[in-house]
Amino acid sequence: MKDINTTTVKQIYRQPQEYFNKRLTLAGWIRSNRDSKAFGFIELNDGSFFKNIQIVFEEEKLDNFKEVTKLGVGNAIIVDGILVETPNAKQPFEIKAESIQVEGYCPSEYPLQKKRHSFEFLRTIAHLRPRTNTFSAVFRVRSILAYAIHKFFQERDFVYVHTPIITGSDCEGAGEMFRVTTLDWNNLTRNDKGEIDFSDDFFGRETNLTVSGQLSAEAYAMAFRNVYTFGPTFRAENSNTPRHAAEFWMIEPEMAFADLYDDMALAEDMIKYIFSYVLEHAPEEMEFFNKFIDQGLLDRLNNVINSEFAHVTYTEAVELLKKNNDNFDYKVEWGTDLQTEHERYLTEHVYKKPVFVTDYPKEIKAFYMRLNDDGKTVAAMDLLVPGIGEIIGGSQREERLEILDQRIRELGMKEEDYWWYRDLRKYGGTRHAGFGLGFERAIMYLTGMSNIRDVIPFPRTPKSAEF
RNA sequence: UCCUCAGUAGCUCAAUGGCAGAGCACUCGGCUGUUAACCGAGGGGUUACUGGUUCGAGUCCAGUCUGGGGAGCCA
Repeated sequence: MKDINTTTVKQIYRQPQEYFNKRLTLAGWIRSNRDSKAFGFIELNDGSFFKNIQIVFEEEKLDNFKEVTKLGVGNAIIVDGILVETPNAKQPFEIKAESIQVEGYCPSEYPLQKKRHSFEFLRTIAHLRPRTNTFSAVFRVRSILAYAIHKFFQERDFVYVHTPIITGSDCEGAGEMFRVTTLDWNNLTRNDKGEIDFSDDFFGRETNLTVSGQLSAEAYAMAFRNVYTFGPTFRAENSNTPRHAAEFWMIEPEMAFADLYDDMALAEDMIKYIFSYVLEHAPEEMEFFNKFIDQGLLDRLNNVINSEFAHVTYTEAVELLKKNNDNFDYKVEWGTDLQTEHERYLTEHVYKKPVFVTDYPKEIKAFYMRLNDDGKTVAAMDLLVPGIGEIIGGSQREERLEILDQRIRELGMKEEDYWWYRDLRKYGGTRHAGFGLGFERAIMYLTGMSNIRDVIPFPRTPKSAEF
C-alpha cells in the first residue's frame, strides 16, 4: 500500500503561513457536508486537532463530484488540494479540493449526527463518541493532563513507582475489592470450616485488585526519598453516582523527610502546575469547555492558579461552619466528617479560593495517619476547591512504631497482617507524608464535565462494562 | 444499597383515558460561497418488558429491566 504523506490540520492551524497556496494532502473524517448544484463544502476533522478544516469542492474540478456530494457524516476521505486564505469568511482558510477519494465508506445509519447528542445517548455508543467535539476535547485534555503530572514530578526528581495492580494485601483498607482468582468456582476446595482453600489458587493465597498504591509507595519512599504512583485503581463499591467508577486512576506522591506542611506545599504547587500546563497546551479545548460545558470554568481555574491557598484546622473550620448551621441539611459538630455542602461552603463562601483543612479527629481518618500531640487529632489534610469540594486527601504518616501498633490494635486489626509495613518503621524509618489525587476528578474539574463516565474512554460502573 | 425522576421514530422531544405527532437525521429533487446552510417531497413506530384495571391504555395500577439525579461510601 502506498504511503500517504499527509499534512495535519494541527500543523496548518499552528503555522498557516507555511502552507498557504501550496498543494497538500489531508486524511480525515467528514463532520458535515453541504452541497449546491455545482459546488459544496466539507467540514473535515483529521484527529490531529480539535478544530475542523473546510474543504471546498467543485463540479468542474472533480470527476466524482456527484459521489462526493452524497458523502455524509463519518466517511473517511483523502483530500488533495490547495490551502487558500479566506479573509472575509467565518473560517480563516480552507482547502480548494483537486481530488477527493473515499478511504472508508460510512453508511447512512451511522448514529452520530451533526446536531448535539445527549451524553446519556453517547455513553451507549462509547466506541463512536470520541468522534464528537466534546469527547475529542475531553480525551485530548486527559492525555495532556497525564503528561503534565509526569512532567511535574519528574522535573522535581520524583521516582515513578509501578505499585502492584494485583495485591495480596487485604488490608489496604479503602473499600470493597475485586477478587483475582484462577480457581474453578464450580469445583471449590473447602476446609472443614467450609472456607475456601486459597492455597490451591494461582498465588497460593487470596488476591485482589488494588484499591491504593500508598502502602507500597511508602516502601519506595524509604529508599528513593520522593516517589509517586500513577496507575489504575479498583473499587468494588456499589456506588451509583456521577463521581464514582469501579476502575479509575490515582496519583499518589510520597515523600520521606517531609511533614504535613511539605505535603501541602507539594499539593499546591502540583495543582497550579498541571492546571496551567493544560490551559497553555489545550487552549482551543479549554475555550470550548468554557463556552459550551461550563461558562464559569476559566475564571474558576485562573482563580485557583493565581491565589495563595488558605489553611484552616478542622477544629477552626467546625467553629466557622457552626455559625451557618441553620442553612445546612446536616448540622456540623466536632467529631463528625464534613459533608460536601460544608466543604463547598468553606471554599466558596468563607475563603473564595482553595483551602486546606487539617488536623481531623483520628476517629474519622485512616489508621496510618500521624497522631498529633493532643492525642485526639491526626496530621491529615484535605484540599477543598470551589465548585466540587475535596479534590486531594493526604496526611503525614505515623512513623513511630509503638503508636502505629497502638492504632492498629485500637481498630481491631492484626499487627501480623502489616508486618512489612511495620518493618518500614523498624528499619530507618523517617517522618514522611503523601497524598492522593483522583485523576478523573482532576479532569472533571478542568473540563467542567459533571459525570465521571464522560471522562473515561470506556468507563466501568456497577452493572455496566459493555465495551 | 436507599430515595427520586424518566423510558414514545436513528436522535431530541410532544400527544386531557379516545385516529401515534414535530424538529433534526435519512432518501429523492432544487439552489453559484455555505457555516447546525436553505427550499420542496418521501420513507420511517411491538410507545422498555410482563401482567392488571377499562368499552377503550403511550397515558391509570403492580412488578421487572435500563438510564439520569440525590444520599451513603469515597478518589
